[in-house]
Amino acid sequence: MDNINIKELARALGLSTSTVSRAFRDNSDISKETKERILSMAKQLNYQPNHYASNLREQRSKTIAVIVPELANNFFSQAIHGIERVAREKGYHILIYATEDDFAKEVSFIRHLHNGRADGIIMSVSGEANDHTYLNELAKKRLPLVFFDRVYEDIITPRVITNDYQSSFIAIQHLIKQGCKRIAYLVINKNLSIGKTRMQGYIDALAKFNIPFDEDLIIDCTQSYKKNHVILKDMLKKIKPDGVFTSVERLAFATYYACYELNVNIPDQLKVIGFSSLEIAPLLNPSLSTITQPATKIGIEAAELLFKMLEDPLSVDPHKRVVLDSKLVKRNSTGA
Amino acid sequence: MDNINIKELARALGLSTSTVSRAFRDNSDISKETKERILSMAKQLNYQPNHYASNLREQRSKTIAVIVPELANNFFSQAIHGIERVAREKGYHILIYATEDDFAKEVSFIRHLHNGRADGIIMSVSGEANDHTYLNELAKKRLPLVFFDRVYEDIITPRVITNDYQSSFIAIQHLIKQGCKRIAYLVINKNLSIGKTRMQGYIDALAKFNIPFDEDLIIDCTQSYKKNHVILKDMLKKIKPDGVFTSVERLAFATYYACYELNVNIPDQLKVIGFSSLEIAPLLNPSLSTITQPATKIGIEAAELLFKMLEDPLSVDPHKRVVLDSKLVKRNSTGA
DNA sequence: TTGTAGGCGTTATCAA
DNA sequence: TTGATAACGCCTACAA
Repeated sequence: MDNINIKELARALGLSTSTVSRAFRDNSDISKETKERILSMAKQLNYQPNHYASNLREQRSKTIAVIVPELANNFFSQAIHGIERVAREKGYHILIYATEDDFAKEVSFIRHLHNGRADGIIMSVSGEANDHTYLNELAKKRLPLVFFDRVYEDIITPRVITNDYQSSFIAIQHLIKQGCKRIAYLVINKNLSIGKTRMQGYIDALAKFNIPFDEDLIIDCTQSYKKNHVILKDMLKKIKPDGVFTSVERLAFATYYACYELNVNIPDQLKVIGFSSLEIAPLLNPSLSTITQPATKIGIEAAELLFKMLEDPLSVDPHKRVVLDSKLVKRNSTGA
Repeated sequence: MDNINIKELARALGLSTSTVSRAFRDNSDISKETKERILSMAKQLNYQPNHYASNLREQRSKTIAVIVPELANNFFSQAIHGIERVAREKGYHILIYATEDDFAKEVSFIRHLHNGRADGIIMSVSGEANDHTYLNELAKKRLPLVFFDRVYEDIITPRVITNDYQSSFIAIQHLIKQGCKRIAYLVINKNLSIGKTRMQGYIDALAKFNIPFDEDLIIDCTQSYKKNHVILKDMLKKIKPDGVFTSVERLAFATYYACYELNVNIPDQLKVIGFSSLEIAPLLNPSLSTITQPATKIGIEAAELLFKMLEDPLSVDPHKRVVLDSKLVKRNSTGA
């Protein structure tokens, strides 16, 4: 009764293992009668085909790996949710890996995946300022890879991103129209492509309104909550911006905390807007103006792209870029 | 160069597959010299042992499955984060399944896992009002199971929970001390054990202060955001409570939205407190008083319990209950 | 210390 | 339509 396998099932029915195996595959020839007999007995004994044996035999795992920088982040948990939905529909399972923004972990995860553990990978990257050639080995193993949101520009593989440049441009334009003249740009790592793209929108929007670009207003933050808190309080006191544009959600929260502590009024003294997928942005004090990315949609699109590659690798151009639109939502933090 | 296996690696080195295999296992006898030669060649050829072949041979997957009701929820993403950390340390991978509070999906996931796909399961359940005997089959397959947070009382298996009764009691006591006399209890499904336990704390706290229990103040909400919005607005208008205690995070948000719409001032006209793992509760308008569960810690404890069972099934009493303390954090929504 | 051989559970090929 | 058999890649007795 313990671990029933195809052999025992066959014996219980007085059939061979190959016949039993056929009952679970649609294409093979088998009489309806025996098939039903097998399936009913399988149900009765609660037989489940061993996944690892099938995988070994069929050389695929019906599993996709999802690698993200962090899990406790609305954007990524929503994206994973989207991926999970598509995967389940296709009968695939998903493995989750969180790099905690550690490039070494990313490399280690990817290396692990070379062993046939997953049939494909969906990843939002962590280590922009490094050598990414280790990813090229994946192609050799025919392990399809799809990037989403945070990508490596020097690796050619399909990707799902949002219109970061335009979104930033529009956000900054909004701040300027609300009267801001000294807008700080808060970024975790300004060398990351996603940070750069978003910064370019910032720069160009300033230019459009003839506001000079000031290097001091680019604030490079860290992974550490505590350090950021110091950096931001320092910024508020010394740089005295009248607007803040944050490239990631948690920097907006950090700005709020700093303002609370220094009694800086949002939006009167400082207007704040940021990229964020937070569903309760309207409940913040003040409600937070956001550039909202369609996180779940991004996950769904990335998964669908990956499945297309799995079905036919040639059907997807490696240069494929799916660009989804983010949405500017004006709320009280920008005095709207 | 494509998919290198142990055989090719052996040939490249002029060795047998068994010798090569030994190089990757610590215990076996092998000369240091050959071992190093093998490992360096393995690195050079980027050899990774095929996971499925090993699993098939060793009859275990070095993978644990995590089943949760939802992913887009701070509590669960933090818990998963904790599980992931422990699993990675142990060299395990984690498979994620989201039931979306659908009992049928839960059953289907569990059934899938009978096939050796995972060595153990960590689950927060979705289908209280159903037959749970399907879970008993897991024991037969020697698939250890650990519950966390949302559990089935009728299934005997180790669990990690929080002191829900006390937390509710203290929360209600806090509301009463802040002057509340008509406290509504918002619950998703009052028949769920977790809802019941939390409600008992509510009832007993009322009793302690000689406040009569009023059935009308128990508000049974739904999974649907829209329906809840209607229910809550209705409640505010008709039942007119002066305090609200929510058993899950999102009902607190829903209460805020309803109050905003009806211009009910929190905390002057209505005090609100709820179970929530939201890290930015201080940033809400008004800042939200919470009963904060140690989500990450819960995940870590659950994972450690599971690994103990994997190492020695007899070392863990099936009746084991790890009870962690939640923390009452008083903020402005209760006028503190 | 190293090699040989058999089997983990499944599926595909071939023969009956 | 069904059965025997080999193979997927790895690990481990056992033999050398």
